[in-house]
Amino acid sequence: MNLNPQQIEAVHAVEGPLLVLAGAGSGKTRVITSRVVHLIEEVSVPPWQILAVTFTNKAAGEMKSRVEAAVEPGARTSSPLISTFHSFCVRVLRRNFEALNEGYTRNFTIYDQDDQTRVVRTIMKELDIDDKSLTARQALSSISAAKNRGTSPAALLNQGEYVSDRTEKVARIFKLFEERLRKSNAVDFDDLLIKAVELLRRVPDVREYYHNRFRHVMIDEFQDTNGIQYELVRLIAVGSTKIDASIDRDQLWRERSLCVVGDIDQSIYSFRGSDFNIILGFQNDFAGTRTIKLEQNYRSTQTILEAANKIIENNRQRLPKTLHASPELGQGEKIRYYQAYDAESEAAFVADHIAEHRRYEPDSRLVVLYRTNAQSRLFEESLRRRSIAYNIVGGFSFYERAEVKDIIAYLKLAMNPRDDVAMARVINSPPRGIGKTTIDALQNVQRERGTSAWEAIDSLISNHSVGPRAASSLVAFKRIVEGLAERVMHAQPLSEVVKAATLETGYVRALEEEKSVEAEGRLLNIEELVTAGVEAEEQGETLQDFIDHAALVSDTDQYRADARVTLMTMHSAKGLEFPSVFIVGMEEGLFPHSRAATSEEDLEEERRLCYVAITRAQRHLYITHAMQRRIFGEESITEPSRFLNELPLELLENLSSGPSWLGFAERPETRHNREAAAALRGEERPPVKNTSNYSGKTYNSVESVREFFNRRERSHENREPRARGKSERVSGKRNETGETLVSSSGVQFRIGARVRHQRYGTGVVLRSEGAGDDAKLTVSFPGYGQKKFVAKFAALEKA
DNA sequence: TTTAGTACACTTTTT
DNA sequence: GTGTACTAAA
Repeated sequence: MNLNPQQIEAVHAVEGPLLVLAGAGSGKTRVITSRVVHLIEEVSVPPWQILAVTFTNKAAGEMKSRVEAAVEPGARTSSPLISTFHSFCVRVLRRNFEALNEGYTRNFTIYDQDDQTRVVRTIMKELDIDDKSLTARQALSSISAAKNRGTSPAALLNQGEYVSDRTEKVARIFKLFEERLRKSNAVDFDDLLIKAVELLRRVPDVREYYHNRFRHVMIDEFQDTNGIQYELVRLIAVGSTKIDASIDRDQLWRERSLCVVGDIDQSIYSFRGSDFNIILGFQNDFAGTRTIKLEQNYRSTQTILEAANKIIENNRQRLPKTLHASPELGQGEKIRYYQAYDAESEAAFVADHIAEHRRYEPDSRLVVLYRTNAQSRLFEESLRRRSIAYNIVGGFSFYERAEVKDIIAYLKLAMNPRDDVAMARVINSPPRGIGKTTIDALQNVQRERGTSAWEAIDSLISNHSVGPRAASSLVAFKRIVEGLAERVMHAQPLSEVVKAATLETGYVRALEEEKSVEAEGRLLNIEELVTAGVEAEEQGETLQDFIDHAALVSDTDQYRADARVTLMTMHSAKGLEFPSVFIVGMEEGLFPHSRAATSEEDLEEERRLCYVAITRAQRHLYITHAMQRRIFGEESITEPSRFLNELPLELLENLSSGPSWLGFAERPETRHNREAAAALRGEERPPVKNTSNYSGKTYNSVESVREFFNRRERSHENREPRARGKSERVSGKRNETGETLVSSSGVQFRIGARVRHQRYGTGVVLRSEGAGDDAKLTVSFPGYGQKKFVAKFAALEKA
């Protein structure tokens, strides 16, 4: 492992606070792992004193295996704790939750977003708040934001003199939400952090234990921390939330370190409460911080880095930083740009080029990056059509499947019968004759007595408030759960309990009786869950570990490093690198996303996301967009993303087969070209159905794409000097290629020419009407759409 | 009580 | 285009 001087400095700084500003591809993970190894082998720090925190299980897993591979077996007396913030907090709470005296026990359940939404939905129904004005998800995100700010429901109503109707509703829901969770002995993702911090803050014994144990703390992706996480870090590293003069710094930092690593330009989770001001303030918070910048990039070609640097320069909120390329990687190829007619042909283009790459480099890894998960479908289809295997990250994961969640819910109930969400989930699945009437009755009792649903069952039966059939069903249900709980009590192996949850509940039997294809699939998933249980048992996990794992796995954990072709969102791609990257859907409204384009801050976050996406690429980068795509099943015309305007033209190679935002590609007329050009001019589009690109040898079958390439290569060579000379001596109405020429303020433009406007930036001339003084120009500007100008008066310049 | 069919609302990104 | 929520019928 060869490290550069800055990296070595970061590895060797083993006392005191250390801030590493690590640009994309600067060997950040290598520095952290080397640091851990260095601490253990050179400084003789016992591994158990080391804590490394990441944001994703994926990153934690990667770091674990790298450290394991690097540490000499002799030095491995114990293991460093390498964990995500969330699983670290679960660990803390499972040990000490009772010490907080809030009525929670260490058998608490973790509610994922789906569970939380269910709770909020039932609350809203009870409060008679309709979900038109305020959806459950919206309410939930407001609640989450309030929680992370440390705002209570009451405080929410006391902010200033004016409280909006919406806030008032949220506060009411929030209050009940907290009560419900506590009653259910359940915490959500936010609570995991909040409760852990409270525990450390309020219980000195617990705080001291962690402070004394972890003498060397490292935090990865520090730009993504939120206030609560930062507080947790300080409680562990400093043993206090306040860092003031009363602390003897020399004493504190003796044989102790806190190393945070991050990159403001890669902060893409502020929507979730992360705040890059924390990393900006770190040096102030910790006097004597040593700061190291890693700006040497080892990943990408010059071209790719230039593009990334140019994009991110448009952000105001950042620390100036420029990534330097490694000379040995060279200038590299240009970024390939393609404007597709519609989303289907975009997907076809991507799949064709993936096939092309694989022909020459069968083992090379490729990735398709999109802004929203909904975009994945078309790429899946186009790849499947070409029999190209792919791995998809995101969408619903294994643990989100209904049948898997059902079985887990039984297990959760066995551990924590107060878990109302789990109860509601499985009380009648498989169907056992407990219907709406019974459940309503149950909820009434619950509300009257303020108990959990589990306790309400007993009173319901003794009250004879339900019919005999329902009563016996309820008793049977209770037996099942108690049976599972007993197995846990008698320390039966984890795999046995999981098996019992699939069989004794009647779940498997019900599916088998169904005899449908769908049920078959579900049975397979359940089988897989049982297998997962057996594997977990072999790893020495407890049932609780197994359930926690199911709650804390994320979509990104589906990423398989050995997959040749991967589809995922740009967010999931953070921290990864690929020889070839396709960034797709570069359209206004999609990327930047319409819901993120409201404020300058949001827009800058989108730009950082763009930066993250570009910097994933090692050698080949493709950027595509479509002129029209279906949104909500509705066909709509799109505009090129404003980010395209921020890419230097000389870094791009245009592969588009018609007039594009980049200008005309020199290509013989084809049906597809004509249609594309017509669509771009705003003429009535041809019936979309008939543009089927998939049958026979059409323009985008693999063969003709290669043909297309060959032709392009040839025409490319002798084009550029001629084209330049041509536009210089524009005079007639038409030039040789048949493009119309129009003039504006004495300057002349051809259709497809790039022009600059003071207000709208760079755009492309789409069409012209009239002649002489009355001539009008229509220009498409990324980010603003089509604008019409009277040519004579328009302040347009050649771009 | 269950199920099948239809209307509908919905899409950012995630631990 | 897709998954979910509500209504009507068995």
